[in-house]
Amino acid sequence: MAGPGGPETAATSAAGPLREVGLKVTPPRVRVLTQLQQPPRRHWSADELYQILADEGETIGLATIYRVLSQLAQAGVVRRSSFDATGKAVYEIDDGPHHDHLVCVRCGGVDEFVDAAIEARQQHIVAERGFRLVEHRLALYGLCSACQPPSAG
Amino acid sequence: MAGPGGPETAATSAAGPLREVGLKVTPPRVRVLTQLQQPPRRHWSADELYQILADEGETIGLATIYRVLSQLAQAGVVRRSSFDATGKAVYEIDDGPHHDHLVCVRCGGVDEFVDAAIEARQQHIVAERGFRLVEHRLALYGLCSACQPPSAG
DNA sequence: CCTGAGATTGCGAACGATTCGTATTGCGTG
DNA sequence: CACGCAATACGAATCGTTCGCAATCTCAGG
Repeated sequence: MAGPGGPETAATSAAGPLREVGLKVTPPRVRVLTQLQQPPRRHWSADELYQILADEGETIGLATIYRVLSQLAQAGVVRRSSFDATGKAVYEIDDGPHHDHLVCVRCGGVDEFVDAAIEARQQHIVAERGFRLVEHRLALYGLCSACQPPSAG
Repeated sequence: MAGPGGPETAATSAAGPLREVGLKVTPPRVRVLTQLQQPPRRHWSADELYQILADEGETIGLATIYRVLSQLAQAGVVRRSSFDATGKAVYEIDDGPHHDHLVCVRCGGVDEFVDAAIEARQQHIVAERGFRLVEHRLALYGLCSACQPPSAG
């Protein structure tokens, strides 16, 4: 059931998506994508990926990471966001439905949510103005439950 | 009705808000704020402000513009946004109620809207998760009515 | 399996936006 | 009107990201 010819490894599960979007299967692309697929799924900055992949022994250029992420984003395999606080962009695997973000301004943690009502209102708003929606970006910034000051008496 | 003591000029209308938030009334601050108040109210990048204010004859440093904008943002007088496409931040006067943005990905135009239903859903979402909302940022990206291709027939 | 053409990589330099450091200048008080 | 501290202008520095180019690799074809 794992497909013809052999077992499915982390690397081959990265090769599939690459071929599907018409990108050659090269080591940097496989390594970046594999890292992004690795649970727990989270947001990675280019620099974090650079650090962690460099530690694996094989060399990889930071510029290459940016190039690969850019191509994957273009192909719809990953999603790029920029939670403004740090000034750096972060990337995550983009499968499943669209979701928005909840960012803790203190610990930097990022949570996700999906809200049909908000999506619907957005459609309504753009329709009202003859706007054609391409994408949207909603981020809620605040303090996550762990970072809130204990309730004062 | 213009207040005691004299006529209200563009400059004095900038001085008021500055004093109110505890900032000294200095030429750079007055000039930046005056420019932002000037109709038509729009979004300005630090660089645009630098260009336009430099043309007025008086010198002004770009670093000063950044500092002033930063202080005004901190004080709640202006609002900073970063419609990711260009990578540069833009600023606008922040009076009146909160609003979100509608950005045209083709012409770069920015429109604004307020939607009570979306704000309410956001409150609901954060409440559900024990999150304390500090601010939010919602931008809808697409094609404005002027930039849409004529409907193919 | 070997070969060639064109895509891809790694490296360091270049880039643009923003911030920092510092001597100088200006605002606002007494 | 004089003084003290804050604010300014200027250029250098920083940070994330992109560019230019020679070397390397992927994959189609034989």
